[in-house]
Amino acid sequence: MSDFPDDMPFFDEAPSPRATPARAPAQGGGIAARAMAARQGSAPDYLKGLNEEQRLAVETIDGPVLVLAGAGTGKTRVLTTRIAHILSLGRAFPSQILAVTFTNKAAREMKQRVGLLVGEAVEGMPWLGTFHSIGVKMLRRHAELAGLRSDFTILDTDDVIRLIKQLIQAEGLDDKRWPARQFAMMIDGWKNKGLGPSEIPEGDARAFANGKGRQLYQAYQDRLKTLNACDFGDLLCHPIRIFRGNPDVLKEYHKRFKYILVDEYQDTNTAQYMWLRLLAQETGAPGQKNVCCVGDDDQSIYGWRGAEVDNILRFDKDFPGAVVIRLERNYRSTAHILGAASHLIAHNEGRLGKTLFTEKVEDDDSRVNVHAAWDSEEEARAVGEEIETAQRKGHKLNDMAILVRASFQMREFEDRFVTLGLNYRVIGGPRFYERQEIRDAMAYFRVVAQPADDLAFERIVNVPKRGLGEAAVRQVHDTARALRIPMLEAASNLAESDELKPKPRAALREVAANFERWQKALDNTPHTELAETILEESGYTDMWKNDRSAEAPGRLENLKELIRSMEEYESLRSFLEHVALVMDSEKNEDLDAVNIMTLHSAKGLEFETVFLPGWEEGLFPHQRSLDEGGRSGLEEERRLAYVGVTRAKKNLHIWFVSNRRIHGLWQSTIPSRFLDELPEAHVEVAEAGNSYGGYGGGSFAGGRGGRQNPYGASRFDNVGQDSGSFSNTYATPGWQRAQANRNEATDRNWGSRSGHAVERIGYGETDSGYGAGRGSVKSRTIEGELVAKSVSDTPSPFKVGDRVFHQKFGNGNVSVVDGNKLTIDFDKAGQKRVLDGFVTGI
DNA sequence: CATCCATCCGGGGGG
DNA sequence: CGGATGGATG
Repeated sequence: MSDFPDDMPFFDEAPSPRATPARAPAQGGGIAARAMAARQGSAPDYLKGLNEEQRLAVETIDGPVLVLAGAGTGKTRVLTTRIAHILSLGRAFPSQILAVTFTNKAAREMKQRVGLLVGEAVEGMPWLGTFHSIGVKMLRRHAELAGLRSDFTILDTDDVIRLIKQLIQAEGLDDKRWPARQFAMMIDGWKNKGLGPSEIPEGDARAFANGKGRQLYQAYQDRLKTLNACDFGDLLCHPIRIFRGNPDVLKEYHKRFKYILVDEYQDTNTAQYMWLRLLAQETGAPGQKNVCCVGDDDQSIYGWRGAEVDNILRFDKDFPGAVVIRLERNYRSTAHILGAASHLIAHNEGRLGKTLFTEKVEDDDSRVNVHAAWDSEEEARAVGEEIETAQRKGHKLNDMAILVRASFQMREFEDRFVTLGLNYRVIGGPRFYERQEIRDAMAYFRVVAQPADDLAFERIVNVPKRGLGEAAVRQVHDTARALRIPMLEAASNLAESDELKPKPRAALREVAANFERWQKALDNTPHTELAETILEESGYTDMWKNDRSAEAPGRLENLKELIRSMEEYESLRSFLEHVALVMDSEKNEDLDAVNIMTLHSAKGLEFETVFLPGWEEGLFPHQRSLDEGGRSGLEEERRLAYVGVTRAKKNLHIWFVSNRRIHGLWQSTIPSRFLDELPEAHVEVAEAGNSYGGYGGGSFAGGRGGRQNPYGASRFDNVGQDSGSFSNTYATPGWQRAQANRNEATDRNWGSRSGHAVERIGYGETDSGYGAGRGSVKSRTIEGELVAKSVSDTPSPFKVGDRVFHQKFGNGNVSVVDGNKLTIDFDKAGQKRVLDGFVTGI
């Protein structure tokens, strides 16, 4: 493995400026010309326009460097310019730079931007890609060292679950009691930590399948090997093991990569970290560690996926002598937005510490708007109105985004926008290649390209229906296992034997004959044509044509799209390779539409105007983050809030509602603690407008109950009483109504699962990192507040037939009592289910 | 093999 | 409450 076939020198000869014929320097066409300009003292133009810190980050190319790049500080620009700089100095060939990202999108963008800086030569950067695409590339080279052949297939999560299910059944275990999905997640978790079957903690091993966890994991790995397949985790774990067991192989890579760059370093998991450390031990020459990691600890939001913020926090210990460069000059947002973001994130403890600033301070910039709404419906209505108003003022819908914490929040906005006739797009829905029809089609192609791909075979052997029931498929399966041959071959054998009934036998014979024919056609038919033939002849397209469900036309359209996208690839095989790792649906930029997405998928994006709805305790921060993650869970939620706030360039609107329907029940909610953590100076509390008052503000204007907020003192508690210390915007009637409602909401929101009381943890303690004396959030104490009272063992004070009043729905009669859940026939609103705490007897 | 019903569960989702 | 899933049923 001493030579790398793709080692295509980017330059014709040695990478010295002299080697390339001189071009007109002013045109900025050639790298050589730029390099020459650099030598002559005047900075090459790609460095122009960088600020001091950015330039330092670009030019410090030797030795370990950590670039802490705050939101909107030009991170991608630094990365791409740094690559251009290395190339233009002639310090490395493009093929000697390892540049890793997390997503295909980021990789694509980086390729494109390097291309713009450097010329057409992006193809010369074979090692710019995602962790996984680079992992596959390495693994294909050394597959035999992992017990695989280099044409191994990559299984997606769906395949993995089906495979595990088979193994669980083969083990004689109850697959209901031990769900394959859950075990797949466990394996994923282990692989994120780089742990093989023999390395997993004893406790983990015992936790699943009556202590058979380890054995099952081992069986899974063995099965993958016989299938000549691997899962996503293996794409990194195998290379790690290969590097460790074969120092000569690792050495090849040490010699090869002169520079290593990593994007979004705060999102790396342990396996990625190990992989990186192995490679970064040496770059090019002994003792050289030219590794540059770029990231932002304040934007680490993937802990639940195995990311270790600790990796970035520890960088200078992993690489002694590392240069740490902070990018804090923000080019995206107004001073108000940055002020809000910085103040918010300062409440986190575990961070390296950065403060964003901007130089442009415009007088007419608006402050961050906080809005209260009665319920999520009104929230959607009001946001819709604001969007329409902005649109009338000439703003593009494309420049607006609604960023939600949980995807269920989207529906209400979609409904509203449909009624308004307002265009919207949802970003990050189900991914293209995860759709059923795409996976089915892919399974056909996989079997043709890789006859041993049993999982693919099993998936489509009876799709469309061919009368091959469970029994027939099992027989094929068993024969294949017994003879140690692929299922396709077994099917072909069985079709010739008389072990099956005539009907399945004929069906199998046809399937086997079809695949044989397609395989023969593989090398002498254009692959798109072959793909179409396969889908036609197999009856797959007909299946959807005959399906008169609403989705069928869309599915056919998707299949066409699949074939279209194949055209860009050389062969069926190269297409399959890419589709396993790449393939995402692209948004239609032509349409002017509001963007709706989760906060997670908003990372890296920016919009003129941003709406952040649902800032309520329990939803944001999400209760489960608090329950499972404690303090660090809360901090991750806060980082998520920070990500949301920093997406906005000019206008930011944060919303919270007083009532939200969770799991079908109306629950009263209280404003998110994150609202309290925003600095008053940059926030304005907006009057909620006419719709809010509609519920008779007078009805509870008198401060019902006057209950003390159990979560401790809040800025919101004192509105109207202590006007001196607060901006008078907090004294608006709408705010006070929200306030009154906030005090109403206490112990009965956000039920725990299965009716058990859940202790709220990770809240309060001290208000670390936040300047004392700011008063508003200082005095919280931990109280072990019970979030949810048990649902059914508290008898309800109401009985069937009682006449009651509900703040949202008005008067009604109780028709069913189920613990503290009431079904009420409201005079106006119809039948609803609500918790008894929200109604009063009349 | 298709359809119906019971049951479970509710968070973020790349490669 | 609503959807996704899986077993039972005609």
